[in-house]
Amino acid sequence: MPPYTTTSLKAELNSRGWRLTPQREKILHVFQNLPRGNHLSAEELFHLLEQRGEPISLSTIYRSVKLMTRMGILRELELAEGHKHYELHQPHPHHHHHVVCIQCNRTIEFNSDSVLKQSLRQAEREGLQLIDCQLNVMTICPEALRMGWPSSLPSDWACSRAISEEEPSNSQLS
Amino acid sequence: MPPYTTTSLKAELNSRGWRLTPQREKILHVFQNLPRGNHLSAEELFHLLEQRGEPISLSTIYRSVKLMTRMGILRELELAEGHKHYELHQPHPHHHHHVVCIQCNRTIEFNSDSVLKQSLRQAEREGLQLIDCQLNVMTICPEALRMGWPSSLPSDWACSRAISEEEPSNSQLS
DNA sequence: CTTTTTGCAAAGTTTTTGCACTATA
DNA sequence: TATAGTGCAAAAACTTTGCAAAAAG
Repeated sequence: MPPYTTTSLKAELNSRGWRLTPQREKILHVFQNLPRGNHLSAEELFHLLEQRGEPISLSTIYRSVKLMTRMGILRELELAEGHKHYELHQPHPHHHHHVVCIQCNRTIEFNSDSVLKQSLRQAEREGLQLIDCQLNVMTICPEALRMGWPSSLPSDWACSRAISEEEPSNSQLS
Repeated sequence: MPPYTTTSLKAELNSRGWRLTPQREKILHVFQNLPRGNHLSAEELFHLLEQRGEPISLSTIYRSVKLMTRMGILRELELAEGHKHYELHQPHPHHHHHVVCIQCNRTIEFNSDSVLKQSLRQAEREGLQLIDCQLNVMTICPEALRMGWPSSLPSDWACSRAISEEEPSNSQLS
Protein backbone atom coordinates (compact mmCIF):
# COMPACT_ATOMS: atom_id res chain seq x y z
CA MET A 1 0.00 0.00 0.00
CA PRO A 2 2.67 2.59 0.85
CA PRO A 3 3.88 4.97 -0.36
CA TYR A 4 0.90 7.07 0.64
CA THR A 5 0.02 10.28 -1.08
CA THR A 6 -2.06 12.92 0.64
CA THR A 7 -5.00 11.64 -1.37
CA SER A 8 -4.61 7.96 -0.57
CA LEU A 9 -4.04 8.70 3.10
CA LYS A 10 -7.22 10.73 3.14
CA ALA A 11 -9.12 7.92 1.44
CA GLU A 12 -7.73 5.39 3.89
CA LEU A 13 -8.72 7.53 6.86
CA ASN A 14 -12.13 8.53 5.56
CA SER A 15 -13.08 4.97 4.72
CA ARG A 16 -12.90 4.27 8.41
CA GLY A 17 -14.61 7.40 9.61
CA TRP A 18 -11.40 9.22 10.44
CA ARG A 19 -10.19 12.52 9.10
CA LEU A 20 -7.13 13.84 7.37
CA THR A 21 -5.46 16.57 9.38
CA PRO A 22 -2.28 18.53 8.75
CA GLN A 23 -0.78 16.84 11.81
CA ARG A 24 -1.36 13.35 10.51
CA GLU A 25 -0.06 14.31 7.13
CA LYS A 26 3.09 15.80 8.57
CA ILE A 27 3.76 12.74 10.71
CA LEU A 28 3.36 10.41 7.76
CA HIS A 29 5.61 12.66 5.75
CA VAL A 30 8.37 12.39 8.31
CA PHE A 31 8.27 8.62 8.28
CA GLN A 32 8.13 8.42 4.52
CA ASN A 33 11.31 10.45 4.32
CA LEU A 34 13.16 8.74 7.10
CA PRO A 35 16.35 7.07 5.90
CA ARG A 36 16.16 3.27 5.82
CA GLY A 37 16.84 1.58 9.11
CA ASN A 38 15.84 4.58 11.20
CA HIS A 39 12.93 4.67 13.57
CA LEU A 40 11.66 7.34 15.90
CA SER A 41 10.17 7.41 19.35
CA ALA A 42 7.20 9.65 20.06
CA GLU A 43 9.50 12.13 21.74
CA GLU A 44 12.02 12.13 18.92
CA LEU A 45 9.26 12.74 16.42
CA PHE A 46 8.02 15.57 18.61
CA HIS A 47 11.41 17.27 18.73
CA LEU A 48 12.04 16.74 15.06
CA LEU A 49 8.84 18.51 14.12
CA GLU A 50 9.48 21.18 16.70
CA GLN A 51 12.93 21.93 15.31
CA ARG A 52 11.43 22.05 11.88
CA GLY A 53 9.15 24.83 13.04
CA GLU A 54 6.01 22.72 12.69
CA PRO A 55 5.30 21.76 16.28
CA ILE A 56 2.61 19.24 17.12
CA SER A 57 1.49 18.58 20.65
CA LEU A 58 3.02 15.50 22.21
CA SER A 59 -0.36 13.98 22.99
CA THR A 60 -1.35 14.31 19.37
CA ILE A 61 1.84 12.53 18.43
CA TYR A 62 1.00 9.68 20.77
CA ARG A 63 -2.57 9.52 19.51
CA SER A 64 -1.48 9.63 15.89
CA VAL A 65 1.20 6.99 15.95
CA LYS A 66 -1.13 4.66 17.81
CA LEU A 67 -3.88 5.24 15.25
CA MET A 68 -1.54 4.84 12.33
CA THR A 69 -0.17 1.66 13.84
CA ARG A 70 -3.66 0.22 14.18
CA MET A 71 -4.31 1.16 10.57
CA GLY A 72 -1.20 -0.68 9.50
CA ILE A 73 0.57 2.43 8.25
CA LEU A 74 3.22 2.43 10.94
CA ARG A 75 4.97 -0.36 12.74
CA GLU A 76 5.64 -0.26 16.46
CA LEU A 77 9.05 -1.53 17.54
CA GLU A 78 10.14 -2.48 21.03
CA LEU A 79 13.85 -2.66 20.54
CA ALA A 80 15.55 -0.52 23.12
CA GLU A 81 14.74 -0.17 26.76
CA GLY A 82 12.03 2.17 27.78
CA HIS A 83 10.30 3.67 24.82
CA LYS A 84 8.71 2.40 21.67
CA HIS A 85 9.92 3.33 18.24
CA TYR A 86 7.96 3.67 15.05
CA GLU A 87 8.76 3.24 11.40
CA LEU A 88 6.82 2.94 8.18
CA HIS A 89 5.12 -0.42 7.85
CA GLN A 90 6.58 -1.89 4.68
CA PRO A 91 4.79 -4.50 2.59
CA HIS A 92 6.03 -8.10 2.63
CA PRO A 93 8.99 -7.89 0.27
CA HIS A 94 10.50 -5.14 2.41
CA HIS A 95 9.48 -6.51 5.77
CA HIS A 96 12.46 -6.73 8.07
CA HIS A 97 13.63 -7.89 11.46
CA HIS A 98 16.25 -6.62 13.88
CA VAL A 99 19.49 -7.68 15.50
CA VAL A 100 19.97 -5.61 18.63
CA CYS A 101 22.98 -5.24 20.89
CA ILE A 102 21.54 -5.24 24.40
CA GLN A 103 24.55 -3.28 25.60
CA CYS A 104 24.43 -0.28 23.29
CA ASN A 105 21.06 -0.74 21.58
CA ARG A 106 22.60 -0.60 18.18
CA THR A 107 20.24 -2.24 15.70
CA ILE A 108 20.78 -3.91 12.36
CA GLU A 109 18.02 -4.85 9.98
CA PHE A 110 17.72 -8.10 8.13
CA ASN A 111 15.25 -9.85 5.90
CA SER A 112 13.99 -13.37 6.17
CA ASP A 113 11.36 -15.10 4.13
CA SER A 114 11.44 -18.14 6.35
CA VAL A 115 10.51 -16.10 9.39
CA LEU A 116 7.55 -14.59 7.61
CA LYS A 117 6.49 -18.00 6.35
CA GLN A 118 6.76 -19.44 9.83
CA SER A 119 4.67 -16.58 11.23
CA LEU A 120 1.96 -16.99 8.63
CA ARG A 121 1.85 -20.68 9.33
CA GLN A 122 1.46 -20.19 13.08
CA ALA A 123 -1.21 -17.50 12.72
CA GLU A 124 -3.15 -19.72 10.36
CA ARG A 125 -2.87 -22.64 12.71
CA GLU A 126 -4.76 -20.58 15.29
CA GLY A 127 -7.25 -19.22 12.80
CA LEU A 128 -5.93 -15.70 13.24
CA GLN A 129 -5.16 -13.01 10.73
CA LEU A 130 -1.50 -11.96 10.54
CA ILE A 131 -0.93 -8.24 11.09
CA ASP A 132 2.79 -8.10 11.65
CA CYS A 133 5.66 -10.26 12.79
CA GLN A 134 8.86 -9.09 14.40
CA LEU A 135 11.90 -11.17 15.17
CA ASN A 136 14.19 -9.52 17.69
CA VAL A 137 17.62 -11.03 17.94
CA MET A 138 19.21 -9.93 21.18
CA THR A 139 22.97 -10.05 21.13
CA ILE A 140 26.03 -8.84 22.94
CA CYS A 141 29.37 -8.12 21.43
CA PRO A 142 32.34 -10.33 22.36
CA GLU A 143 34.20 -7.26 23.63
CA ALA A 144 31.52 -6.64 26.24
CA LEU A 145 31.72 -10.26 27.32
CA ARG A 146 35.48 -9.96 27.60
CA MET A 147 35.04 -6.81 29.66
CA GLY A 148 33.07 -8.84 32.18
CA TRP A 149 29.48 -8.36 31.10
CA PRO A 150 27.03 -8.79 32.78
CA SER A 151 28.55 -8.20 36.19
CA SER A 152 31.53 -5.89 36.03
CA LEU A 153 31.35 -3.45 33.20
CA PRO A 154 32.63 0.10 33.60
CA SER A 155 29.56 2.30 33.53
CA ASP A 156 30.98 4.45 30.78
CA TRP A 157 32.01 1.57 28.58
CA ALA A 158 30.62 1.29 25.06
CA CYS A 159 31.03 -1.30 22.32
CA SER A 160 33.53 -0.33 19.67
CA ARG A 161 30.68 -0.91 17.26
CA ALA A 162 28.60 1.62 19.13
CA ILE A 163 29.26 4.39 16.70
CA SER A 164 27.15 7.51 17.04
CA GLU A 165 24.15 5.41 16.11
CA GLU A 166 22.11 6.61 19.06
CA GLU A 167 20.76 9.86 17.65
CA PRO A 168 19.30 9.43 14.21
CA SER A 169 21.23 11.89 12.08
CA ASN A 170 18.60 14.57 12.03
CA SER A 171 20.15 16.25 9.07
CA GLN A 172 17.56 16.96 6.48
CA LEU A 173 14.86 14.45 7.11
CA SER A 174 12.29 15.82 4.71
CA MET B 1 21.31 -24.68 32.72
CA PRO B 2 17.94 -24.51 34.42
CA PRO B 3 16.44 -25.94 36.51
CA TYR B 4 18.32 -24.12 39.23
CA THR B 5 18.66 -25.43 42.72
CA THR B 6 19.39 -23.14 45.62
CA THR B 7 22.98 -24.29 45.39
CA SER B 8 23.48 -23.73 41.69
CA LEU B 9 21.79 -20.35 41.88
CA LYS B 10 24.12 -19.38 44.67
CA ALA B 11 27.13 -20.55 42.69
CA GLU B 12 25.95 -18.65 39.65
CA LEU B 13 25.47 -15.47 41.64
CA ASN B 14 28.65 -15.72 43.66
CA SER B 15 30.77 -16.37 40.61
CA ARG B 16 29.84 -12.89 39.48
CA GLY B 17 30.23 -11.18 42.80
CA TRP B 18 26.52 -11.20 43.60
CA ARG B 19 24.77 -12.71 46.57
CA LEU B 20 22.05 -15.22 47.18
CA THR B 21 19.20 -13.69 49.13
CA PRO B 22 15.88 -15.14 50.23
CA GLN B 23 14.14 -12.69 47.89
CA ARG B 24 16.03 -13.85 44.84
CA GLU B 25 15.45 -17.45 45.75
CA LYS B 26 11.71 -16.90 46.17
CA ILE B 27 11.43 -15.13 42.86
CA LEU B 28 13.23 -17.89 41.04
CA HIS B 29 11.02 -20.40 42.80
CA VAL B 30 7.88 -18.71 41.54
CA PHE B 31 9.07 -18.80 37.95
CA GLN B 32 10.23 -22.39 38.19
CA ASN B 33 6.77 -23.42 39.31
CA LEU B 34 4.83 -21.27 36.88
CA PRO B 35 2.65 -23.36 34.56
CA ARG B 36 3.95 -23.47 31.00
CA GLY B 37 2.95 -20.55 28.87
CA ASN B 38 2.48 -18.19 31.79
CA HIS B 39 4.52 -15.11 32.37
CA LEU B 40 4.34 -12.43 35.02
CA SER B 41 4.82 -8.70 35.13
CA ALA B 42 6.74 -7.15 38.03
CA GLU B 43 3.46 -6.11 39.60
CA GLU B 44 1.87 -9.53 39.19
CA LEU B 45 4.88 -11.13 40.79
CA PHE B 46 4.65 -8.64 43.61
CA HIS B 47 1.00 -9.42 44.31
CA LEU B 48 1.52 -13.13 44.00
CA LEU B 49 4.21 -13.12 46.65
CA GLU B 50 2.17 -10.75 48.78
CA GLN B 51 -0.85 -13.03 48.71
CA ARG B 52 1.37 -15.91 49.60
CA GLY B 53 2.39 -14.09 52.75
CA GLU B 54 5.99 -13.61 51.59
CA PRO B 55 5.98 -9.99 50.51
CA ILE B 56 8.98 -8.50 48.73
CA SER B 57 9.27 -4.80 48.05
CA LEU B 58 8.35 -3.79 44.52
CA SER B 59 11.69 -2.16 43.90
CA THR B 60 13.46 -5.35 44.87
CA ILE B 61 11.26 -7.18 42.39
CA TYR B 62 12.26 -4.77 39.65
CA ARG B 63 15.92 -5.00 40.59
CA SER B 64 15.81 -8.78 40.76
CA VAL B 65 14.07 -9.51 37.49
CA LYS B 66 16.43 -7.15 35.72
CA LEU B 67 19.44 -8.83 37.26
CA MET B 68 18.14 -12.30 36.54
CA THR B 69 17.41 -11.30 32.97
CA ARG B 70 20.96 -10.05 32.50
CA MET B 71 22.21 -13.31 33.95
CA GLY B 72 20.14 -15.25 31.46
CA ILE B 73 17.94 -16.86 34.10
CA LEU B 74 14.79 -15.01 33.11
CA ARG B 75 13.53 -13.84 29.78
CA GLU B 76 11.93 -10.47 29.28
CA LEU B 77 8.87 -10.41 27.03
CA GLU B 78 7.24 -7.37 25.48
CA LEU B 79 3.98 -8.89 24.37
CA ALA B 80 1.12 -6.86 25.72
CA GLU B 81 0.81 -3.13 25.94
CA GLY B 82 2.43 -1.29 28.77
CA HIS B 83 4.37 -3.59 30.97
CA LYS B 84 7.00 -6.21 30.48
CA HIS B 85 6.49 -9.82 31.41
CA TYR B 86 9.02 -12.34 32.59
CA GLU B 87 9.35 -16.08 32.34
CA LEU B 88 12.06 -18.65 32.90
CA HIS B 89 14.67 -18.59 30.17
CA GLN B 90 14.56 -22.09 28.70
CA PRO B 91 17.48 -23.67 26.89
CA HIS B 92 17.35 -24.10 23.12
CA PRO B 93 15.12 -27.16 22.76
CA HIS B 94 12.43 -25.44 24.82
CA HIS B 95 12.91 -22.01 23.40
CA HIS B 96 9.62 -20.63 22.17
CA HIS B 97 7.99 -17.72 20.40
CA HIS B 98 4.59 -16.09 20.68
CA VAL B 99 1.47 -15.50 18.64
CA VAL B 100 -0.38 -12.55 20.18
CA CYS B 101 -3.87 -11.25 19.49
CA ILE B 102 -3.47 -7.49 19.47
CA GLN B 103 -7.12 -7.12 20.43
CA CYS B 104 -7.24 -9.20 23.60
CA ASN B 105 -3.52 -9.86 24.22
CA ARG B 106 -4.08 -13.59 24.35
CA THR B 107 -0.80 -15.32 23.66
CA ILE B 108 0.04 -18.73 22.28
CA GLU B 109 3.48 -20.29 22.35
CA PHE B 110 5.14 -22.09 19.50
CA ASN B 111 8.50 -23.59 18.71
CA SER B 112 10.58 -23.10 15.63
CA ASP B 113 14.02 -24.37 14.86
CA SER B 114 14.23 -22.37 11.69
CA VAL B 115 13.71 -19.11 13.55
CA LEU B 116 16.49 -19.94 15.97
CA LYS B 117 18.75 -20.97 13.13
CA GLN B 118 18.00 -17.75 11.29
CA SER B 119 18.78 -15.73 14.43
CA LEU B 120 22.07 -17.47 15.02
CA ARG B 121 23.01 -16.88 11.43
CA GLN B 122 22.27 -13.17 11.62
CA ALA B 123 24.06 -12.68 14.91
CA GLU B 124 27.10 -14.48 13.55
CA ARG B 125 27.07 -12.41 10.42
CA GLU B 126 27.56 -9.33 12.62
CA GLY B 127 30.11 -10.99 14.85
CA LEU B 128 27.79 -10.82 17.82
CA GLN B 129 26.96 -13.35 20.49
CA LEU B 130 23.34 -14.51 20.54
CA ILE B 131 21.64 -14.03 23.89
CA ASP B 132 18.00 -14.55 23.00
CA CYS B 133 15.67 -14.29 20.05
CA GLN B 134 11.97 -13.60 20.16
CA LEU B 135 9.55 -13.78 17.29
CA ASN B 136 6.30 -11.96 18.02
CA VAL B 137 3.49 -12.74 15.64
CA MET B 138 0.86 -10.04 15.93
CA THR B 139 -2.56 -11.15 14.84
CA ILE B 140 -6.20 -10.24 15.01
CA CYS B 141 -9.11 -12.65 15.00
CA PRO B 142 -11.47 -12.65 12.00
CA GLU B 143 -14.37 -11.87 14.31
CA ALA B 144 -12.79 -8.59 15.34
CA LEU B 145 -12.23 -7.71 11.71
CA ARG B 146 -15.86 -8.51 10.95
CA MET B 147 -16.91 -6.31 13.87
CA GLY B 148 -15.17 -3.40 12.19
CA TRP B 149 -11.71 -3.42 13.71
CA PRO B 150 -9.78 -1.16 13.82
CA SER B 151 -12.23 1.73 13.61
CA SER B 152 -15.61 0.82 15.04
CA LEU B 153 -15.40 -1.79 17.73
CA PRO B 154 -17.70 -1.63 20.76
CA SER B 155 -15.48 -0.77 23.68
CA ASP B 156 -16.66 -3.77 25.65
CA TRP B 157 -16.21 -6.25 22.85
CA ALA B 158 -13.88 -9.20 23.30
CA CYS B 159 -12.80 -12.01 21.01
CA SER B 160 -14.69 -15.22 21.61
CA ARG B 161 -11.24 -16.72 22.06
CA ALA B 162 -10.52 -14.23 24.82
CA ILE B 163 -11.26 -16.65 27.61
CA SER B 164 -10.27 -15.56 31.09
CA GLU B 165 -6.67 -15.65 29.97
CA GLU B 166 -5.91 -12.17 31.27
CA GLU B 167 -5.15 -13.00 34.87
CA PRO B 168 -2.89 -15.97 35.20
CA SER B 169 -4.88 -18.42 37.30
CA ASN B 170 -3.18 -17.63 40.56
CA SER B 171 -4.32 -20.85 42.11
CA GLN B 172 -1.44 -22.58 43.75
CA LEU B 173 1.58 -21.45 41.87
CA SER B 174 4.11 -22.99 44.14
C1' DC C 1 33.64 -6.51 59.12
C1' DT C 2 33.26 -5.19 54.24
C1' DT C 3 30.29 -4.94 50.61
C1' DT C 4 25.95 -6.04 48.69
C1' DT C 5 21.05 -5.98 49.14
C1' DT C 6 16.75 -4.55 51.01
C1' DG C 7 12.63 -1.58 51.91
C1' DC C 8 10.82 2.70 51.89
C1' DA C 9 9.51 6.90 50.04
C1' DA C 10 10.40 10.15 46.72
C1' DA C 11 11.34 11.21 42.02
C1' DG C 12 11.76 10.00 37.15
C1' DT C 13 9.89 8.44 32.57
C1' DT C 14 6.74 7.56 29.38
C1' DT C 15 1.98 7.56 28.08
C1' DT C 16 -2.98 8.63 28.66
C1' DT C 17 -7.02 11.48 29.60
C1' DG C 18 -10.52 15.35 30.31
C1' DC C 19 -12.01 19.27 28.40
C1' DA C 20 -12.78 23.60 25.84
C1' DC C 21 -11.71 24.96 21.34
C1' DT C 22 -10.95 24.22 16.41
C1' DA C 23 -11.17 22.02 11.95
C1' DT C 24 -12.80 18.50 8.78
C1' DA C 25 -16.18 16.16 5.91
C1' DT D 1 -23.00 22.05 11.23
C1' DA D 2 -22.31 17.62 13.43
C1' DT D 3 -18.50 15.03 14.75
C1' DA D 4 -13.66 14.08 15.03
C1' DG D 5 -9.25 16.03 16.29
C1' DT D 6 -6.10 19.29 18.70
C1' DG D 7 -3.52 21.34 22.52
C1' DC D 8 -2.96 21.95 27.13
C1' DA D 9 -2.34 20.66 31.69
C1' DA D 10 -3.18 17.32 34.95
C1' DA D 11 -3.06 12.46 36.01
C1' DA D 12 -1.93 7.81 35.45
C1' DA D 13 1.05 3.90 34.82
C1' DC D 14 5.37 2.03 35.21
C1' DT D 15 10.14 2.03 36.73
C1' DT D 16 14.27 3.85 38.98
C1' DT D 17 16.95 5.93 42.71
C1' DG D 18 18.88 7.67 47.31
C1' DC D 19 19.56 6.34 51.64
C1' DA D 20 19.75 4.10 56.19
C1' DA D 21 19.23 -0.37 58.08
C1' DA D 22 19.94 -5.36 57.49
C1' DA D 23 22.12 -9.38 55.61
C1' DA D 24 25.52 -12.15 53.00
C1' DG D 25 30.10 -13.85 52.24
